[in-house]
Amino acid sequence: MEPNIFTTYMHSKKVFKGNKDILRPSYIPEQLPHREEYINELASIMVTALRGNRPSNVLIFGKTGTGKTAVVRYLEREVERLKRENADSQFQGEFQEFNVHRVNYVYINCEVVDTHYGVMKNIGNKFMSEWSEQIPFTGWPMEKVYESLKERIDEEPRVVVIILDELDKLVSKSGDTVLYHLSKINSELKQSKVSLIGISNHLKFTEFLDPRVRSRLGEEKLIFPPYNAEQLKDILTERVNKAFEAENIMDDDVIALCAALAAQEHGDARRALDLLRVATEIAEREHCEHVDTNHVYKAKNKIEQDCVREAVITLPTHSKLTMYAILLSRTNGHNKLTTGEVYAGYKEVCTVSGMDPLTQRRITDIISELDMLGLVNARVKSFGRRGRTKEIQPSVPEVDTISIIEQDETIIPVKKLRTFEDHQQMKLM
DNA sequence: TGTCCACTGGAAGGGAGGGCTT
DNA sequence: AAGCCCTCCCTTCCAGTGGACA
Repeated sequence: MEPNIFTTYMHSKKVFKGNKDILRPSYIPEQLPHREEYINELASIMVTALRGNRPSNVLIFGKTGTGKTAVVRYLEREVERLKRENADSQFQGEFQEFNVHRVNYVYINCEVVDTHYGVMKNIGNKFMSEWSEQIPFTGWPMEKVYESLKERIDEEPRVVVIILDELDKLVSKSGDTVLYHLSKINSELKQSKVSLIGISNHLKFTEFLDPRVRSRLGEEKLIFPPYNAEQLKDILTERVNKAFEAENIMDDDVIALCAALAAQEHGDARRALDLLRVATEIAEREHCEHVDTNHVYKAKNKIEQDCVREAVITLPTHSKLTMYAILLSRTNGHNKLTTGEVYAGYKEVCTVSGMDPLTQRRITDIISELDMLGLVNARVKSFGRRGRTKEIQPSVPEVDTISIIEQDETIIPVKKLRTFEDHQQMKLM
Protein backbone atom coordinates (compact mmCIF):
# COMPACT_ATOMS: atom_id res chain seq x y z
CA MET A 1 0.00 0.00 0.00
CA GLU A 2 1.24 3.49 -0.91
CA PRO A 3 2.08 5.52 2.21
CA ASN A 4 -0.78 7.86 3.01
CA ILE A 5 -1.32 10.55 5.65
CA PHE A 6 -3.56 8.09 7.55
CA THR A 7 -1.28 5.02 7.35
CA THR A 8 0.70 5.88 10.49
CA TYR A 9 -2.48 6.23 12.47
CA MET A 10 -4.04 3.14 10.92
CA HIS A 11 -1.10 1.06 12.20
CA SER A 12 -1.33 2.47 15.72
CA LYS A 13 -3.05 0.12 18.14
CA LYS A 14 -6.53 1.02 19.33
CA VAL A 15 -6.12 1.47 23.08
CA PHE A 16 -9.77 1.03 24.12
CA LYS A 17 -11.79 -1.62 22.34
CA GLY A 18 -15.20 -0.47 23.51
CA ASN A 19 -17.82 1.54 21.63
CA LYS A 20 -17.32 5.22 22.44
CA ASP A 21 -20.51 6.16 20.58
CA ILE A 22 -22.43 4.87 23.59
CA LEU A 23 -20.99 7.86 25.48
CA ARG A 24 -22.59 10.29 23.05
CA PRO A 25 -25.65 12.16 24.36
CA SER A 26 -27.58 11.16 21.21
CA TYR A 27 -27.34 7.46 22.12
CA ILE A 28 -30.58 6.22 23.70
CA PRO A 29 -29.75 3.41 26.15
CA GLU A 30 -31.94 0.47 27.16
CA GLN A 31 -32.52 2.07 30.55
CA LEU A 32 -32.80 5.75 31.43
CA PRO A 33 -31.78 5.88 35.11
CA HIS A 34 -33.76 8.31 37.31
CA ARG A 35 -36.29 9.02 34.58
CA GLU A 36 -38.50 5.91 34.98
CA GLU A 37 -41.27 7.96 36.58
CA TYR A 38 -41.44 10.36 33.59
CA ILE A 39 -41.27 7.53 31.07
CA ASN A 40 -44.26 5.88 32.76
CA GLU A 41 -46.21 9.12 32.93
CA LEU A 42 -45.64 9.89 29.25
CA ALA A 43 -46.36 6.29 28.27
CA SER A 44 -49.68 6.42 30.14
CA ILE A 45 -50.61 9.48 28.05
CA MET A 46 -49.33 8.08 24.76
CA VAL A 47 -50.94 4.63 25.04
CA THR A 48 -54.15 6.32 23.85
CA ALA A 49 -52.52 6.54 20.40
CA LEU A 50 -52.23 2.74 20.21
CA ARG A 51 -56.02 2.58 20.68
CA GLY A 52 -56.42 4.86 17.67
CA ASN A 53 -57.43 7.87 19.76
CA ARG A 54 -55.71 11.21 20.10
CA PRO A 55 -53.44 11.51 23.15
CA SER A 56 -53.42 14.84 25.00
CA ASN A 57 -50.90 17.39 23.82
CA VAL A 58 -47.94 17.49 26.16
CA LEU A 59 -45.48 20.23 27.07
CA ILE A 60 -42.18 19.12 28.59
CA PHE A 61 -39.96 21.61 30.38
CA GLY A 62 -36.47 21.25 31.82
CA LYS A 63 -32.95 22.60 31.45
CA THR A 64 -30.41 21.27 28.93
CA GLY A 65 -29.35 17.68 29.56
CA THR A 66 -32.19 16.72 31.91
CA GLY A 67 -33.34 13.86 29.70
CA LYS A 68 -36.38 15.45 27.99
CA THR A 69 -35.47 14.45 24.45
CA ALA A 70 -34.12 11.10 25.59
CA VAL A 71 -37.41 10.17 27.29
CA VAL A 72 -39.52 11.14 24.27
CA ARG A 73 -37.25 9.35 21.82
CA TYR A 74 -37.12 6.33 24.12
CA LEU A 75 -40.90 5.99 23.82
CA GLU A 76 -40.73 6.54 20.07
CA ARG A 77 -38.23 3.68 19.85
CA GLU A 78 -40.48 1.46 21.94
CA VAL A 79 -43.35 2.08 19.51
CA GLU A 80 -41.09 1.21 16.58
CA ARG A 81 -40.05 -1.96 18.41
CA LEU A 82 -43.70 -2.92 18.92
CA LYS A 83 -44.26 -2.38 15.21
CA ARG A 84 -41.39 -4.72 14.33
CA GLU A 85 -42.47 -7.39 16.79
CA ASN A 86 -46.00 -7.31 15.40
CA ALA A 87 -45.01 -6.83 11.78
CA ASP A 88 -47.21 -9.57 10.37
CA SER A 89 -50.01 -9.83 12.84
CA GLN A 90 -52.30 -7.64 14.87
CA PHE A 91 -52.24 -7.85 18.66
CA GLN A 92 -54.00 -10.91 19.94
CA GLY A 93 -56.38 -11.62 22.82
CA GLU A 94 -56.85 -8.88 25.37
CA PHE A 95 -54.74 -6.47 23.26
CA GLN A 96 -56.93 -6.69 20.15
CA GLU A 97 -58.09 -3.11 20.47
CA PHE A 98 -54.54 -1.84 19.93
CA ASN A 99 -53.03 -1.10 16.52
CA VAL A 100 -49.46 0.13 16.68
CA HIS A 101 -49.09 0.31 12.89
CA ARG A 102 -51.36 3.32 12.69
CA VAL A 103 -49.13 5.41 14.98
CA ASN A 104 -46.56 7.70 13.35
CA TYR A 105 -43.96 9.80 15.11
CA VAL A 106 -42.47 12.91 13.51
CA TYR A 107 -39.49 14.50 15.26
CA ILE A 108 -38.52 18.09 14.43
CA ASN A 109 -35.65 19.93 16.10
CA CYS A 110 -36.75 23.57 16.03
CA GLU A 111 -33.23 24.79 16.58
CA VAL A 112 -32.41 23.43 13.12
CA VAL A 113 -35.80 24.02 11.48
CA ASP A 114 -36.85 27.37 12.92
CA THR A 115 -39.37 28.86 10.46
CA HIS A 116 -43.06 28.03 10.21
CA TYR A 117 -42.67 27.15 6.56
CA GLY A 118 -39.76 24.82 7.41
CA VAL A 119 -41.69 22.99 10.14
CA MET A 120 -44.78 22.45 7.95
CA LYS A 121 -42.61 21.36 5.03
CA ASN A 122 -40.69 18.83 7.13
CA ILE A 123 -43.84 17.30 8.59
CA GLY A 124 -45.51 17.18 5.18
CA ASN A 125 -42.55 15.50 3.53
CA LYS A 126 -42.63 12.70 6.16
CA PHE A 127 -45.95 11.61 4.60
CA MET A 128 -45.03 11.17 0.97
CA SER A 129 -47.24 8.93 -1.14
CA GLU A 130 -47.13 7.82 -4.79
CA TRP A 131 -49.10 10.82 -5.97
CA SER A 132 -47.69 13.49 -3.68
CA GLU A 133 -44.71 15.61 -4.66
CA GLN A 134 -41.92 16.83 -2.39
CA ILE A 135 -42.78 20.15 -0.75
CA PRO A 136 -39.94 22.41 -1.94
CA PHE A 137 -37.41 24.22 0.25
CA THR A 138 -39.23 27.48 -0.49
CA GLY A 139 -41.69 28.90 -2.99
CA TRP A 140 -45.10 27.54 -2.02
CA PRO A 141 -47.56 29.85 -0.28
CA MET A 142 -48.03 28.90 3.39
CA GLU A 143 -51.71 28.10 2.80
CA LYS A 144 -50.77 25.56 0.12
CA VAL A 145 -48.19 23.88 2.35
CA TYR A 146 -50.76 23.60 5.13
CA GLU A 147 -53.46 22.20 2.83
CA SER A 148 -51.00 19.68 1.40
CA LEU A 149 -49.90 18.68 4.92
CA LYS A 150 -53.52 18.04 5.96
CA GLU A 151 -54.25 15.97 2.85
CA ARG A 152 -51.17 13.84 3.35
CA ILE A 153 -51.86 13.15 7.03
CA ASP A 154 -55.53 12.43 6.35
CA GLU A 155 -54.82 10.05 3.47
CA GLU A 156 -55.39 7.06 5.75
CA PRO A 157 -56.60 6.75 9.35
CA ARG A 158 -53.68 7.21 11.71
CA VAL A 159 -52.50 8.96 14.86
CA VAL A 160 -49.60 11.30 14.24
CA VAL A 161 -47.47 12.37 17.20
CA ILE A 162 -45.47 15.46 16.30
CA ILE A 163 -42.50 16.15 18.56
CA LEU A 164 -41.27 19.74 18.47
CA ASP A 165 -37.93 19.83 20.28
CA GLU A 166 -36.46 23.20 21.38
CA LEU A 167 -39.90 24.68 20.79
CA ASP A 168 -38.98 27.93 22.57
CA LYS A 169 -36.45 28.65 19.80
CA LEU A 170 -39.17 28.39 17.15
CA VAL A 171 -41.59 30.59 19.10
CA SER A 172 -39.02 33.28 19.87
CA LYS A 173 -37.93 33.42 16.24
CA SER A 174 -41.07 32.87 14.21
CA GLY A 175 -43.97 33.35 16.63
CA ASP A 176 -46.79 30.89 17.27
CA THR A 177 -48.29 30.60 13.75
CA VAL A 178 -47.25 26.95 13.38
CA LEU A 179 -48.57 26.03 16.80
CA TYR A 180 -51.83 27.81 16.02
CA HIS A 181 -52.30 25.73 12.87
CA LEU A 182 -51.10 22.43 14.30
CA SER A 183 -53.13 22.75 17.48
CA LYS A 184 -56.38 23.27 15.55
CA ILE A 185 -55.62 20.78 12.76
CA ASN A 186 -57.74 18.03 14.34
CA SER A 187 -60.95 19.95 13.67
CA GLU A 188 -60.08 19.87 9.94
CA LEU A 189 -59.05 16.20 9.65
CA LYS A 190 -61.61 13.55 8.72
CA GLN A 191 -59.96 10.27 9.71
CA SER A 192 -56.57 11.03 11.29
CA LYS A 193 -55.61 12.59 14.60
CA VAL A 194 -52.63 14.72 15.51
CA SER A 195 -51.07 15.07 18.93
CA LEU A 196 -48.24 17.45 19.83
CA ILE A 197 -45.33 17.04 22.21
CA GLY A 198 -43.50 20.32 22.78
CA ILE A 199 -40.09 20.29 24.45
CA SER A 200 -38.69 23.52 25.85
CA ASN A 201 -35.79 24.69 27.98
CA HIS A 202 -37.77 27.64 29.30
CA LEU A 203 -40.88 27.47 31.41
CA LYS A 204 -41.93 30.99 30.57
CA PHE A 205 -42.05 30.67 26.79
CA THR A 206 -45.79 29.92 26.87
CA GLU A 207 -46.34 33.53 28.01
CA PHE A 208 -45.64 34.60 24.43
CA LEU A 209 -48.32 32.29 23.01
CA ASP A 210 -51.83 33.18 21.97
CA PRO A 211 -54.07 32.14 24.93
CA ARG A 212 -56.00 29.66 22.71
CA VAL A 213 -52.76 28.03 21.57
CA ARG A 214 -51.48 27.95 25.15
CA SER A 215 -54.51 26.12 26.48
CA ARG A 216 -54.66 23.62 23.57
CA LEU A 217 -50.95 22.90 23.76
CA GLY A 218 -50.58 22.53 27.50
CA GLU A 219 -53.19 19.82 28.12
CA GLU A 220 -50.52 17.92 30.05
CA LYS A 221 -47.30 19.32 31.47
CA LEU A 222 -44.16 17.57 32.63
CA ILE A 223 -41.27 19.34 34.33
CA PHE A 224 -37.92 17.57 34.38
CA PRO A 225 -35.69 18.54 37.33
CA PRO A 226 -31.89 18.69 36.92
CA TYR A 227 -29.88 15.59 37.86
CA ASN A 228 -27.78 15.76 41.01
CA ALA A 229 -24.18 14.51 41.14
CA GLU A 230 -25.20 11.06 42.45
CA GLN A 231 -27.73 10.56 39.66
CA LEU A 232 -25.23 11.70 37.04
CA LYS A 233 -22.76 9.19 38.48
CA ASP A 234 -25.32 6.39 37.97
CA ILE A 235 -25.94 7.48 34.39
CA LEU A 236 -22.23 7.61 33.59
CA THR A 237 -21.48 4.28 35.30
CA GLU A 238 -24.16 2.54 33.29
CA ARG A 239 -22.90 3.98 30.01
CA VAL A 240 -19.27 3.14 30.79
CA ASN A 241 -20.21 -0.44 31.68
CA LYS A 242 -22.05 -0.76 28.39
CA ALA A 243 -19.38 0.98 26.29
CA PHE A 244 -16.37 -0.81 27.74
CA GLU A 245 -17.91 -4.04 29.03
CA ALA A 246 -14.85 -6.17 29.72
CA GLU A 247 -12.34 -3.36 30.08
CA ASN A 248 -11.49 -1.69 33.33
CA ILE A 249 -10.27 1.59 31.89
CA MET A 250 -11.78 4.13 34.19
CA ASP A 251 -11.25 4.89 37.87
CA ASP A 252 -14.30 5.62 40.00
CA ASP A 253 -12.98 9.09 40.73
CA VAL A 254 -13.05 9.90 36.99
CA ILE A 255 -16.77 9.25 36.83
CA ALA A 256 -17.31 11.10 40.11
CA LEU A 257 -15.38 14.11 38.81
CA CYS A 258 -17.32 14.26 35.53
CA ALA A 259 -20.57 14.00 37.50
CA ALA A 260 -19.50 16.71 39.95
CA LEU A 261 -18.37 19.13 37.23
CA ALA A 262 -21.62 18.65 35.30
CA ALA A 263 -23.70 18.94 38.47
CA GLN A 264 -22.17 22.38 39.05
CA GLU A 265 -23.63 23.37 35.68
CA HIS A 266 -27.30 22.74 36.49
CA GLY A 267 -27.02 18.92 36.41
CA ASP A 268 -26.48 18.58 32.68
CA ALA A 269 -26.15 14.90 31.67
CA ARG A 270 -25.11 15.88 28.14
CA ARG A 271 -22.20 17.83 29.59
CA ALA A 272 -21.20 14.93 31.85
CA LEU A 273 -21.19 12.49 28.92
CA ASP A 274 -19.21 14.89 26.72
CA LEU A 275 -16.61 15.29 29.46
CA LEU A 276 -16.28 11.56 29.83
CA ARG A 277 -16.10 10.86 26.11
CA VAL A 278 -13.55 13.61 25.38
CA ALA A 279 -11.44 12.53 28.39
CA THR A 280 -11.42 9.00 26.96
CA GLU A 281 -10.38 10.28 23.55
CA ILE A 282 -7.56 12.35 25.06
CA ALA A 283 -6.32 9.35 27.05
CA GLU A 284 -6.41 7.23 23.91
CA ARG A 285 -4.48 9.82 21.93
CA GLU A 286 -1.86 9.90 24.69
CA HIS A 287 -1.67 6.06 24.51
CA CYS A 288 -2.61 5.78 28.20
CA GLU A 289 -4.25 2.54 29.25
CA HIS A 290 -6.25 4.26 31.95
CA VAL A 291 -8.38 7.38 31.95
CA ASP A 292 -7.53 9.55 34.96
CA THR A 293 -8.76 12.85 36.43
CA ASN A 294 -6.09 14.83 34.53
CA HIS A 295 -7.71 13.71 31.30
CA VAL A 296 -11.03 15.02 32.60
CA TYR A 297 -9.58 18.48 33.34
CA LYS A 298 -7.96 18.50 29.90
CA ALA A 299 -11.31 17.52 28.40
CA LYS A 300 -13.01 20.36 30.26
CA ASN A 301 -10.56 22.90 28.78
CA LYS A 302 -10.84 21.40 25.32
CA ILE A 303 -14.64 21.49 25.30
CA GLU A 304 -14.65 25.12 26.45
CA GLN A 305 -12.09 26.14 23.81
CA ASP A 306 -13.92 24.26 21.06
CA CYS A 307 -17.19 25.97 21.99
CA VAL A 308 -15.65 29.43 21.70
CA ARG A 309 -13.86 28.52 18.49
CA GLU A 310 -16.99 27.10 16.90
CA ALA A 311 -19.08 30.11 17.95
CA VAL A 312 -16.54 32.62 16.60
CA ILE A 313 -15.79 30.83 13.32
CA THR A 314 -19.46 30.60 12.39
CA LEU A 315 -20.20 34.29 13.04
CA PRO A 316 -21.26 36.40 10.03
CA THR A 317 -18.65 38.90 8.82
CA HIS A 318 -20.05 42.00 10.54
CA SER A 319 -20.46 40.14 13.83
CA LYS A 320 -16.80 39.12 13.55
CA LEU A 321 -15.80 42.73 12.86
CA THR A 322 -17.79 43.90 15.90
CA MET A 323 -16.21 41.22 18.09
CA TYR A 324 -12.82 42.16 16.69
CA ALA A 325 -13.36 45.83 17.58
CA ILE A 326 -14.32 44.87 21.14
CA LEU A 327 -11.25 42.63 21.54
CA LEU A 328 -8.84 45.20 20.10
CA SER A 329 -10.12 47.88 22.50
CA ARG A 330 -9.59 45.43 25.34
CA THR A 331 -5.98 44.80 24.33
CA ASN A 332 -5.56 48.59 24.39
CA GLY A 333 -6.52 48.61 28.03
CA HIS A 334 -10.17 49.70 27.68
CA ASN A 335 -11.89 47.42 30.13
CA LYS A 336 -15.56 48.22 29.65
CA LEU A 337 -16.93 49.79 26.49
CA THR A 338 -20.19 51.55 25.67
CA THR A 339 -22.20 50.86 22.51
CA GLY A 340 -20.98 54.18 21.09
CA GLU A 341 -17.32 53.24 21.66
CA VAL A 342 -17.80 49.79 20.13
CA TYR A 343 -19.49 51.36 17.12
CA ALA A 344 -16.64 53.85 16.66
CA GLY A 345 -14.12 51.00 16.83
CA TYR A 346 -16.18 48.90 14.47
CA LYS A 347 -16.28 51.71 11.89
CA GLU A 348 -12.49 52.03 12.11
CA VAL A 349 -12.10 48.31 11.50
CA CYS A 350 -14.52 48.50 8.55
CA THR A 351 -12.59 51.41 7.01
CA VAL A 352 -9.30 49.51 7.17
CA SER A 353 -10.81 46.31 5.80
CA GLY A 354 -12.58 48.19 3.01
CA MET A 355 -16.13 47.36 4.04
CA ASP A 356 -19.21 49.53 4.35
CA PRO A 357 -20.22 49.78 8.00
CA LEU A 358 -23.75 48.84 9.08
CA THR A 359 -25.87 51.26 11.11
CA GLN A 360 -25.51 51.62 14.86
CA ARG A 361 -29.01 50.16 15.26
CA ARG A 362 -27.88 46.93 13.59
CA ILE A 363 -24.67 46.82 15.68
CA THR A 364 -26.84 47.13 18.82
CA ASP A 365 -28.55 43.90 17.76
CA ILE A 366 -25.23 42.23 16.89
CA ILE A 367 -23.91 43.09 20.37
CA SER A 368 -27.01 41.46 21.89
CA GLU A 369 -26.43 38.37 19.70
CA LEU A 370 -22.78 38.19 20.84
CA ASP A 371 -24.05 38.46 24.42
CA MET A 372 -26.51 35.60 23.89
CA LEU A 373 -23.69 33.46 22.47
CA GLY A 374 -21.68 34.15 25.63
CA LEU A 375 -18.85 35.79 23.70
CA VAL A 376 -19.32 39.15 25.42
CA ASN A 377 -20.95 40.40 28.58
CA ALA A 378 -23.34 43.26 27.88
CA ARG A 379 -25.62 44.91 30.40
CA VAL A 380 -27.63 48.07 30.18
CA LYS A 381 -26.36 50.77 32.51
CA SER A 382 -27.39 54.36 33.05
CA PHE A 383 -24.75 57.04 33.45
CA GLY A 384 -27.24 59.69 34.49
CA ARG A 385 -26.80 62.82 32.46
CA ARG A 386 -24.16 61.02 30.40
CA GLY A 387 -26.90 58.82 29.03
CA ARG A 388 -28.01 55.24 29.16
CA THR A 389 -26.18 52.59 27.20
CA LYS A 390 -24.81 49.07 27.31
CA GLU A 391 -21.58 48.30 29.13
CA ILE A 392 -19.72 45.69 27.12
CA GLN A 393 -16.71 43.49 27.84
CA PRO A 394 -15.46 40.32 26.16
CA SER A 395 -15.93 37.07 28.08
CA VAL A 396 -13.46 35.00 26.05
CA PRO A 397 -9.62 35.01 25.96
CA GLU A 398 -8.64 38.02 23.82
CA VAL A 399 -5.44 36.87 22.09
CA ASP A 400 -6.80 33.43 21.11
CA THR A 401 -10.06 34.83 19.82
CA ILE A 402 -8.34 37.57 17.82
CA SER A 403 -6.24 34.96 16.05
CA ILE A 404 -9.36 32.88 15.29
CA ILE A 405 -11.07 35.94 13.74
CA GLU A 406 -7.95 36.78 11.75
CA GLN A 407 -8.14 33.38 10.06
CA ASP A 408 -11.17 34.68 8.16
CA GLU A 409 -9.86 35.50 4.71
CA THR A 410 -12.36 38.31 4.15
CA ILE A 411 -10.90 40.11 7.15
CA ILE A 412 -7.23 39.85 6.10
CA PRO A 413 -6.65 43.60 5.74
CA VAL A 414 -7.71 44.05 9.37
CA LYS A 415 -4.67 42.02 10.45
CA LYS A 416 -2.57 45.08 9.70
CA LEU A 417 -4.49 47.02 12.31
CA ARG A 418 -3.36 45.52 15.58
CA THR A 419 -4.46 48.50 17.67
CA PHE A 420 -6.48 51.61 17.09
CA GLU A 421 -3.43 53.65 18.12
CA ASP A 422 -1.50 52.01 15.26
CA HIS A 423 -4.26 53.07 12.94
CA GLN A 424 -4.23 56.64 14.20
CA GLN A 425 -0.47 56.70 13.57
CA MET A 426 -0.97 55.25 10.09
CA LYS A 427 -3.42 58.06 9.36
CA LEU A 428 -0.94 60.72 10.53
CA MET A 429 1.89 59.35 8.41
C1' DT B 1 -38.69 68.18 40.15
C1' DG B 2 -37.78 68.66 35.54
C1' DT B 3 -34.19 68.25 32.10
C1' DC B 4 -31.07 65.93 29.47
C1' DC B 5 -28.06 62.45 27.60
C1' DA B 6 -26.97 58.33 24.91
C1' DC B 7 -28.77 55.15 23.96
C1' DT B 8 -32.40 50.83 23.87
C1' DG B 9 -35.41 48.21 21.46
C1' DG B 10 -39.97 47.81 18.96
C1' DA B 11 -42.26 48.46 14.53
C1' DA B 12 -42.46 48.91 9.80
C1' DG B 13 -40.75 48.29 5.61
C1' DG B 14 -37.14 47.75 1.70
C1' DG B 15 -34.72 44.74 -1.09
C1' DA B 16 -32.03 40.70 -2.34
C1' DG B 17 -32.11 35.84 -3.02
C1' DG B 18 -34.10 31.32 -3.67
C1' DG B 19 -37.80 28.99 -5.62
C1' DC B 20 -42.58 28.04 -7.46
C1' DT B 21 -46.73 29.20 -10.66
C1' DT B 22 -48.98 30.71 -14.63
C1' DA C 1 -40.82 36.03 -18.48
C1' DA C 2 -43.51 38.04 -15.10
C1' DG C 3 -45.61 37.59 -10.90
C1' DC C 4 -45.80 35.74 -6.53
C1' DC C 5 -44.27 33.72 -1.85
C1' DC C 6 -41.09 33.28 2.03
C1' DT C 7 -36.88 34.24 4.58
C1' DC C 8 -33.12 36.94 5.90
C1' DC C 9 -30.59 40.97 6.68
C1' DC C 10 -30.73 45.45 7.06
C1' DT C 11 -32.35 50.59 7.53
C1' DT C 12 -35.22 54.21 9.25
C1' DC C 13 -38.02 56.15 12.60
C1' DC C 14 -39.19 57.06 17.09
C1' DA C 15 -41.12 56.51 21.83
C1' DG C 16 -39.23 55.14 26.04
C1' DT C 17 -35.74 54.81 29.80
C1' DG C 18 -32.61 55.38 34.22
C1' DG C 19 -30.32 58.26 36.77
C1' DA C 20 -27.06 62.33 37.38
C1' DC C 21 -27.43 67.00 37.54
C1' DA C 22 -29.17 71.90 37.74
